Amino acid sequence: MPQLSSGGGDDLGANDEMIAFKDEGEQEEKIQENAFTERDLADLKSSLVNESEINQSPSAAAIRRGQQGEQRSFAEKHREHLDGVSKQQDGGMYKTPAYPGYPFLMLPDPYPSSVSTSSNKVSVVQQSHGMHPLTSLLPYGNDHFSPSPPHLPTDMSQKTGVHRHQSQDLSGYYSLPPGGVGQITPSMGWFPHSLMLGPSSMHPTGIPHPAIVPPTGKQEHDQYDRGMYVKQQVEPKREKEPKKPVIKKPLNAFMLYMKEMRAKVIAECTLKESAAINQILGRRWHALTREEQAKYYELARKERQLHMQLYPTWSARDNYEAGLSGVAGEKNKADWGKKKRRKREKQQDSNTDNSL
DNA sequence: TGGCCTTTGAAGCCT
DNA sequence: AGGCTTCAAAGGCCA
Repeated sequence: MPQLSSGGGDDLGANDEMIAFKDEGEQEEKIQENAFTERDLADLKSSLVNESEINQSPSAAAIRRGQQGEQRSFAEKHREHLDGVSKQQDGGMYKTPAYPGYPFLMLPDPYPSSVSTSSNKVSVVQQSHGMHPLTSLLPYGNDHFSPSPPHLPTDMSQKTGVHRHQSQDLSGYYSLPPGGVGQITPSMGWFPHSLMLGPSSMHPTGIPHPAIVPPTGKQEHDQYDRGMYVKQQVEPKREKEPKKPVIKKPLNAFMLYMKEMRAKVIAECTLKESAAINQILGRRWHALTREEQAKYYELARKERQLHMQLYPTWSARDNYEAGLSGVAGEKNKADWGKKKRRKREKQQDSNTDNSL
């Protein structure tokens, strides 16, 4: 989001991303669907089935792209709208937070089933995930969830190199004031183990953070449990070059939402394929109210801020050209080149499909 | 075994 | 500046 990275506007821009869904006729049907119904799931399932059938035709990809195009244009509208509204809302939300005490107070809230589902299935799945994704931010002190932490200027993150330092405030971020932890209700089955882990789970900075990823290529389910952001690269085969830990990108609002809701969707529809799940989650994301989405935008903003404080020198670029999880090296660069080429080719193919 | 799929959003790259 | 590309998570599927 431009406003997120354009000096000073960031944080506020995040919540400004909320959509006036009612402007979108398509969205109307979704508005009241906070509790995603089985009907929707069935619908999605059938649509997925249809899609798979369609996929057998050459135009399948084009159709899918068309659907994506719809969503893209919606997102763009969304952004446009928000650009217009942002100045209005700028700060307004924080001055009068829609969810005071958030995220702690929001926890019991919109997705109770995601937290305390009685279904065995759900609990198993959630255990596999380890914890509630939003817990990644739990290490924040409560004040850090206040709309505009007095000690943490919201524009701080925007001025890289100016304010991006590990200040003493960080201790405030990660220390666990008894009161703060105490406010976390026992109902939080996803309570972060990282908060209870010893230093072994700490990031080299001594600060646990959820964006640190484990060594395996695919992220382990309990990565957030470990409170680790850094991929440690301990593959035995490749011990020639001591790889520096890979710092993953902070999760955006939608990713945070996905992490939270995935288990619920899986439990509801018994689908397991992430591609299908993500389609559902994409729809549900659009069906969320502004307030609900705002939570995740705010969380994402906090994530980014925290990430920047933890890794002042990190850039998304680190994981960009390296291609393979940020591991630098000629081979990986070559792989990245191939990958890039493949994608371009694929897109060209799709373009030709469309033109036919 | 590793890439693909699929989603949205953030950020970097490129023109 | 604006458009395009990559990456972030996830796990089944397929070559």
